[in-house]
Amino acid sequence: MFGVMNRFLSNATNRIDSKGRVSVPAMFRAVLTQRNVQELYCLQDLVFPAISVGGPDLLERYERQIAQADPFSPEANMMSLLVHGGGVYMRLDAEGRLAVTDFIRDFTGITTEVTFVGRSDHFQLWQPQAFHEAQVAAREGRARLPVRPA
Amino acid sequence: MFGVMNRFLSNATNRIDSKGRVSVPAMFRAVLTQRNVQELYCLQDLVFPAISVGGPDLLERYERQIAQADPFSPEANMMSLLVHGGGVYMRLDAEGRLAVTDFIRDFTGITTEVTFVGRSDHFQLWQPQAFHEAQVAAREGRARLPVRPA
DNA sequence: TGGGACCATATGGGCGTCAATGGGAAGCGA
DNA sequence: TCGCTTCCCATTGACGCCCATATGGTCCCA
Repeated sequence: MFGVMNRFLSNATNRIDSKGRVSVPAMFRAVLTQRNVQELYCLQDLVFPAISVGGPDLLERYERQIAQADPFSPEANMMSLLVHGGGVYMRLDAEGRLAVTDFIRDFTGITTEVTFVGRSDHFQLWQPQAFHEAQVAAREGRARLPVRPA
Repeated sequence: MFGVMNRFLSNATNRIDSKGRVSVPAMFRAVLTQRNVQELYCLQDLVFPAISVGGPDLLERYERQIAQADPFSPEANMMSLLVHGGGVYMRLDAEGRLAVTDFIRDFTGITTEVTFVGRSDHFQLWQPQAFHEAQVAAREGRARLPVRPA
């Protein structure tokens, strides 16, 4: 219906309750519904201390990337280790919440709050302060990146 | 209809009400209507303490830059973190107002008033005093400082 | 040319809906 | 039985939707 709303965008911080649950932002849940995603796949980000969450397409995208690389290269080996060995399936409850497991806490440093960060075709779970610092660093570092004219 | 009305020009300062809303200047709303923009995309300016607001084309311009990089590279990852994770969707209410969220307040320093600044293909939200100072600085020729080397 | 009707914008606030959150109770496996 | 998960329902606070008022300017007409 809306051409742009079908992607994961923006960020929001929600609290973890006493049972270790946290609500996925309604906007993100709407994207999941629209894409008919029912089972979520989680894996560690390759750069940041964040957990990437998406549908089966997220896994497939990483697998294609692995397949493109030399299968005996250290890079492909490490990616496979992270993607296949570090990946976890996850479901949302009836209210659209997910359980914050130790797998997530250990890798991200999340304790009481989760920042949900849109990444277009998937979203990520961050420790709020870590996200803020990564944003500042990315903004300052951008000047050194190769800028290509439009 | 009018050739001049199809871009964002000039600036205006409006008050934030008790519910945290502020009217987008009618002239800017007219441009949005003419461009058939219904959902707004907001992003932190890369140089100034201002929030850039535009239609989907504003987002797509940044995404084209990301698409040119290796999708699994740290550079693309950081760009996506800024553009997808740092951007937010926003809608105007029936009276043409937008909600000034903490996301906007924290980055701009806006408290009680918002200065809307036209930037041709998009417009920006500024803290009035900060905008005034940036204008003075620009007149004194210091506007060249933020320009990044090619 | 001055007064007043008229209009568009900006602003204020009521109210219903929904998302986020909290917690009880039932089901299940160890 | 005990701990953990799943299902269900209650609360509340924010936001969207609606209507009312203020304010300043323009246009018309006497």
